Amino acid sequence: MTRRSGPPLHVAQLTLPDRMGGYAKGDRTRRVILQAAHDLLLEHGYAALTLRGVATACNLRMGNLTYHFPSRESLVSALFDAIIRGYEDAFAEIMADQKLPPVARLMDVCRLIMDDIGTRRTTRLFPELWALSNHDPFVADRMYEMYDRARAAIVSAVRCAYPAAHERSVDLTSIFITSAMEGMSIFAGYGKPYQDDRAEIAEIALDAFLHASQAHADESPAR
Amino acid sequence: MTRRSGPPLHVAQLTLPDRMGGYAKGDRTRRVILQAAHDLLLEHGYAALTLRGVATACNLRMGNLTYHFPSRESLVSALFDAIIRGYEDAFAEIMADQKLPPVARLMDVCRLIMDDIGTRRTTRLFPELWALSNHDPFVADRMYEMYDRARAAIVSAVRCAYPAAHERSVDLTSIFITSAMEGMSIFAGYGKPYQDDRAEIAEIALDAFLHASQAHADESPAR
Amino acid sequence: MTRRSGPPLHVAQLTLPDRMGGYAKGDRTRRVILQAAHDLLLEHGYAALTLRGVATACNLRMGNLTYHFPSRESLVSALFDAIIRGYEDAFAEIMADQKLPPVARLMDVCRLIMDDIGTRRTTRLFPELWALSNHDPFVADRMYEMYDRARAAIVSAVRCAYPAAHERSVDLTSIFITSAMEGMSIFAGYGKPYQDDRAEIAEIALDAFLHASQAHADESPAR
Amino acid sequence: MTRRSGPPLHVAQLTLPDRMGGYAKGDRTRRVILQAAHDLLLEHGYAALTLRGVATACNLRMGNLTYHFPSRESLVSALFDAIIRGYEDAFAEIMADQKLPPVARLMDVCRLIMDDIGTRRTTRLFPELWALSNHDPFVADRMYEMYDRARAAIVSAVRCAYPAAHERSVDLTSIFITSAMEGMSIFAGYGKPYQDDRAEIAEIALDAFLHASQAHADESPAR
DNA sequence: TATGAATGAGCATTCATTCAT
DNA sequence: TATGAATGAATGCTCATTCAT
Repeated sequence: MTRRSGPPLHVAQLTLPDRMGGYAKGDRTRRVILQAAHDLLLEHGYAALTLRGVATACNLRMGNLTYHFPSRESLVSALFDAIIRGYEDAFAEIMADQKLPPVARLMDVCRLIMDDIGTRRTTRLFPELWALSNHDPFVADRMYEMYDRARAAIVSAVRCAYPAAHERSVDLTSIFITSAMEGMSIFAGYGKPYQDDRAEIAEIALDAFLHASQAHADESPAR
Repeated sequence: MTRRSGPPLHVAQLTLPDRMGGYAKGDRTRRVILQAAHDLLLEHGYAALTLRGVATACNLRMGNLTYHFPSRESLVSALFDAIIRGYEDAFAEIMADQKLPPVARLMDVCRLIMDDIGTRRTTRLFPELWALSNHDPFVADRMYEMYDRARAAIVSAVRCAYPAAHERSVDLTSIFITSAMEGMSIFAGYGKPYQDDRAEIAEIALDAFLHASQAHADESPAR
Repeated sequence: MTRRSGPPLHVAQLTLPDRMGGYAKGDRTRRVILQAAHDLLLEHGYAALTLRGVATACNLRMGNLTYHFPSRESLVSALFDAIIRGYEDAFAEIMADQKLPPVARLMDVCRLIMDDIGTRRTTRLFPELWALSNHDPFVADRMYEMYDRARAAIVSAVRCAYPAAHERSVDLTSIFITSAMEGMSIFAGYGKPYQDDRAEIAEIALDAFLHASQAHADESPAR
Repeated sequence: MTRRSGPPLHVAQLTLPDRMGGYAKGDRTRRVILQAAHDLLLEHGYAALTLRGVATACNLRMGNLTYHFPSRESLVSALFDAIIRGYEDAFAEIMADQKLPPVARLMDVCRLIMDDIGTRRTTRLFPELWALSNHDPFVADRMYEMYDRARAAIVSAVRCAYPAAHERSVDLTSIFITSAMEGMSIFAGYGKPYQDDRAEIAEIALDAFLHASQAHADESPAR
């Protein structure tokens, strides 16, 4: 039995906005800076994401860094934008592949996500986002926007599989499924206590997700 | 239909270690300091947890603060200890109540936890712990120790309900259940987009948890 | 050939003023404090001579320390007083021994001093005094008072040996001799590059000192 | 009778390492900072050598100061390096002047040194170095390195004057001579009790030094 | 574009001191 | 006598930012 059929979530690279007419050198420098910031965030957390640290990491002088990103905030928001856009792009790719039957598609999407959760990058990055989103509305907005898009794949698959289900039920079920998967990164993510059991836990989760999806399949419009 | 039967998780207060022979005044001051630090962490995140901020918040001079906590680290670790101890104590209390049949007990425990997750305190506190635990082994150790104790209640209930289940299956299922609940705080926690749907999502989750618990109930010792 | 005939300079112990009617316990505590301060000064220098350090070193609370010495200055000045008094007492002892012929006595005194200079205590203590005396007139006064008393032994011996010498000549010669000996602690003191050659260097010095003492022995009152 | 024939020891200025490619403005600022640190050390001792004090003294903001010297240690070590290098350069200059007969050269070098010892700068600076070198191996290393170079001039002159003397004898004699001169700064240095008699004491010392140098002039290779 | 220089705010920490108990 | 508690000043340092070159 093949675990998954689709392509992997590919979010390893930072996605930068195309800057029409931009100068090649400056763009490259900006990319280098964002990558260094990204690595720093991953490795040592948001608190260690200082301009100095970034400058040192990519062997640039601070003056130059502030030339490209006039303020810390501009760098951070560019970074988060690039990160989140990367995940969004990855999900957009998945959505396109609709050849599979709905249930298989649901399982496929969830497997993709849970695989990604085992990734060093995702395991490290998202808790930072969650923590920040608690205090920074801007981060929160952007993050939930991304989650909505990611969840769209799940909602779509569930709706296709069980057309009779209430919209609200499907929505809440998709929240449950998404929550459950995201929560896994805490215990079975990269370097976490149950990282070696991630595949097995994922199968338990998948089974529970299918059960939850079916639960309201034929429900009457009561409530 | 009553949702829950047991007492609520009571973790609102900071639990301080008994300090034999300690003077009352100093103890009170230390409590005030920790509470202020706690509130600051909740309100503005770990980055805002500065000694100055704490001192200002509780109207104490910094000199006095460093008298009671000689270093920032000592304050932070005392704070985290108090926080985590609080949760541990709360779970210890739940464990004691074993009058209910196992399945009801499992549901009860999960409902308690999911209720707690809707709490401002828990919603704000845990993402900080998750983020920190990615970079600070000390926080990680303490946090997973706490999760192990919390999970013990779930493991125990599942095992009682389905004695034939493999130990490993039960363990992984409890990880799934715990992950799923923790993940809920991101989407349905206090102030989160689906906070008003938390109860409903919790019921979906509960159903899925029971399904997952039963799944391996009668498994043969294969594998 | 015996190097020296007299008793060694005995300045190892801190000499405290007798406190008539003082309470035994408090005196003991004061002694302990001063000893700790003394050791700290020796080991880590004047900059490390903090009340905190002293309190820690003798396992006392700071409150108690400031009870006995209300200010840092009072502790420091008590310490320096005890130290300097110790050296003065030691020299007073030497002076008493006047059975030897003057030249031998001069050599004896110088040998005693140069031996003492090889001591860890003296090697470490005096540079601190010299440095402090540059900026602290109080230390300077007390230190030169001590040096005057110490030099008295040399002056007396030289005068006995060469009664015809001018007072001024003898005085300046004694300054030269004292300077030369004190300077030895920098190069041949305890732990210094030439510490193992101290005895030999001392003999060279002694020879030079005798030469210097004789030089103006029969001078005419010119000048 | 001329006391000395050579040029004076010229160590009044701080010698900074050439910084290739350095910008002029930064170099000037660094020089100003070091000079202020130097003056502060002279005037109030090592304990008063604080970054704030230096910043205030040269009317710079502390931020700028830590831009040029990222840590206190870097400033202090740069300062000591400049100081010691200054003395080394001064001695290197003296060494070059070898037109005089050896004995005159020895006297000349010693006079230069003893003149320098009467200087405010040297009188104040060296006791600080002696005290620090007792607790700071780095300062000790650098200081004795300097003394070795300074002593080389004396050793060379003595050896030229008395070629038959043992190497070791010459070495120890030079240590005695150096010690004696250095010790003079305590009693006859700038602002010291016998500062007005420094020239006379220096003559006494010179006479003794010549005597000491001759003492082992014709020794047989015994030992 | 990129670097050097300068600034000001904020940080944790150390310290001597004062006071109540 | 001795300890606990509290205060205020000072220290070294990090940081984001601004500006001149």
